[in-house]
Parts: sequence; C-alpha cells; structure tokens
Amino acid sequence: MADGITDRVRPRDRILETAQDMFHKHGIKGVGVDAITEAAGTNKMTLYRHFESKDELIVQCLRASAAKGAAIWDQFEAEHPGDKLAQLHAWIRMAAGCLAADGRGCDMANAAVELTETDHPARRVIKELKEAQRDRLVTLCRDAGIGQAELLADTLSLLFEGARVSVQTMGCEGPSTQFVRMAEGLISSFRAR
Amino acid sequence: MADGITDRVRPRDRILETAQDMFHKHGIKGVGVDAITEAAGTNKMTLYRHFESKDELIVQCLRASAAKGAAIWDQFEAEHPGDKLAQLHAWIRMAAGCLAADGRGCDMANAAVELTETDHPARRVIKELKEAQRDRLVTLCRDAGIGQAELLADTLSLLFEGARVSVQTMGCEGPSTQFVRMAEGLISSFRAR
DNA sequence: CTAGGGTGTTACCGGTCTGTAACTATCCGA
DNA sequence: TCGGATAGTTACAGACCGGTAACACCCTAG
Repeated sequence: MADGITDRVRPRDRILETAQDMFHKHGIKGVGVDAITEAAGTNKMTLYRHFESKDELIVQCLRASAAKGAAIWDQFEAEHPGDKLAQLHAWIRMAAGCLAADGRGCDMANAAVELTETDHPARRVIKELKEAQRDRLVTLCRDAGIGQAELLADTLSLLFEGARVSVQTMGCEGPSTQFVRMAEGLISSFRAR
Repeated sequence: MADGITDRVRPRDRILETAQDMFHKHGIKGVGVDAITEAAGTNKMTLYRHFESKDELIVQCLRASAAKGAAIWDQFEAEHPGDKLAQLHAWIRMAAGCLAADGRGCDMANAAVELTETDHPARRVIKELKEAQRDRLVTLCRDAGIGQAELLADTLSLLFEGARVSVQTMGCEGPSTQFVRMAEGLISSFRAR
C-alpha cells in the first residue's frame, strides 16, 4: 500500500484530490464517501473530521477544480505577456485540448445537472465560480480590442460548454470536432467589424 | 385520489409520463422507483410488470422524450410548408422558448452526465437519438440553401446545448440571454457567403 | 356465471448510503 | 519522556435503494 504519496501528503489534501478525480469520472451521486476514503488511503472518520458533510466536500472540490482552471489562465498570461489576442487563441487551444483528452465535461456544469435541489449549497458556489469565469473571458476579449466583447465571450462560452456536453452524448467524433474552426471563425468575424 | 386521469390512462403510460417528468426535474439518480409509482398513482409491482428494470424505464423515457421533440419538428414543417429557412428560424424561436421556460436542460444530455458507466444501456440510445437530431438539423440547413450546412448546424447545436447547460449553472440571466442574437447572426453570416 | 388477465397490497430481501460512537495507535513538540 | 493532536479501526444506526414473492381484488370476455 505504501504509495509514498500516502505518507507525505496530509489526509485532507489526499481526500480532496481523490474526491475531485472520482466525482469528475463517476459523477457526484455515483460515488460514496466510503469509496473516496478507501481510494485516498484513509477512512471515513478522517473525512468527517475535515469536512462536515459530503455536501461540504462537494463544495470544496468545486472550488479546488475552479482554482486549477484559474491557474491555467495565469499560464496564458505568462506565455504571452501583454498579448491578449494570443492569450485568447491559447484559450481556444486549451479548450480543444480538453475536448480531445477528457470525455467528461466541466465539473461545475456536471454538478449543476446532478444537484437539482434549488437550495443545495453547491448551487450558489457554482453560479459564483461560473460568473467569475465569464467575467475573465469578457475582460480578455475586451482587452484584445474586440468591439462586442461581451457577445463574443458569451458565444465562445456557450460553444465550449456545448462541446463539452456533446462529447459526453456523441463522443469526440460529434459536432465538437469543429470547435476550433467555429471559435477561430468567430474571432476573425468579430475583429473584422 | 380519483384523478380522472388515473382511471382512464393505462398504468404503463402513466408511469412513463410521470417518470419522464420526474427524471427531468430531479435527475435520474435523484428519483427512486417508489416515488415514481406513487406519483403515478400505482405501485412498484405494476412498474416491474411493464419494465424489466429501472434502466429499461430510463431508456423508454429517453425515447419518449425524443419523440416529443420530433413532433415539434413536424410542427415546423406544418407551419411553414416548404419554406426551410422559415423552419430554421422557427427552430431558433423554439430553442429560445426552451431556455426561457425550463430551467433544466436536455433530458438526453442530463442523462449522459449522470450515467457515467460506459456500458450503460442508455448511452447507446442517447448517442443514437442525438445523432438523429443532428442529422435533422443538418438536412434543414442544407435544404435552406446554406453553403456549409454541416458547420452551421453543428455550431447551432453546440450553442443550444451550451445555453441549456448555462441556464442550469448561471440561471436565465447568463450568456444564454444572447442565444437568439448569436443564432440569427450566424445564419445571416453563413447566408452571406 | 365463470375463468383469467391486469392490477393493487403487503411484506420482505440484500445491498448501499451518509453519518456517528468509542476506542486504539501513532507521531511530534515541549 | 510525556501530553496532546492527528489519524486509523471497528461497529453500528437509520434511511433508502432496486427488485421479488405471495396473495387478494376487480373487470371484462366468453
């Protein structure tokens, strides 16, 4: 069993990481806390010492997942410092990479589909994180000098979101194969105005 | 209890209708067969006399849901006989109506998110039904005289799919509010070529 | 009137789920 | 060396899940 990682990383972080992975792959309602703790090399009591409930764990997983996404954005800025248009194209490449590499969609969107109770604590967090994503893309479009920045950003958002769902329903040979062409076409069309 | 409907409609149809509604609202894993049969004014034994398992019921619900969607398409043809471009605009209006009226997304897409087991019987059905929808939209675009019919149809598909997810994550004030403008803009842009 | 198919009722099986209690083992810092 | 925090173990509670057995009921066709 001695993973190496099991000994060095603290149980709380192992649980968080494992839960993220398992929620992503099998869905939230498709994974029990027992399975998570076992995969994380720990036990249920330790989980409940760090998270007051499964719902709380879900919320923390979503925040962690969003934080990873934000880190990728920082990478765009690092790779193309100041060049906002290049960063926008980098975003498209990143999105296309997601579609090709991962058959499951966005953790927040998937969670919203699964957690239908309107007062579920995760719902307000999902909305908050999704709005932050949207704002960031709008800002990037605006800083790239695009006229109708909000409209382009929202269009790209919906296209990407739709593509991530389409991958789950029709596989990666579906409409999502055209994602890059669609997105690039949109950008040049918006820049032409 | 005498609903009127409870007496006239056969139990099988009541179960199918009720299950569709409840799966749509609360998600598949969020509804048990007991809750379905109770809401349908019948009992579990009767359900299992008509459907061999919950999975089978899920599949039949998806087929029924897709059949209702197909009926709407027939309505487009009836309202604008022969005028394929008008039918395409009718499709956009229908899509926008879905977004405004219903806070939950496409039953097939939601099912694909929830049912992560790759060999789940519903998955091949979802793919089959989604491909039929895609083919129908491609044909409509082509018959409307649009050059890159596949690309337009796929773009509209992804936009709509994304908007239906966005409604679930950010509510109807999110990017989906711009759906009609995006879709109409795309059509005129494709027609201009 | 009667036979039989469709339906309703009750009770149950085995499994899984979230969450908790009580106790033990380990490790690290003072 | 000792004390306290952290983590592991076992067992359990209570609810819910999908699915089945056995039996009573009705309604209609013959």
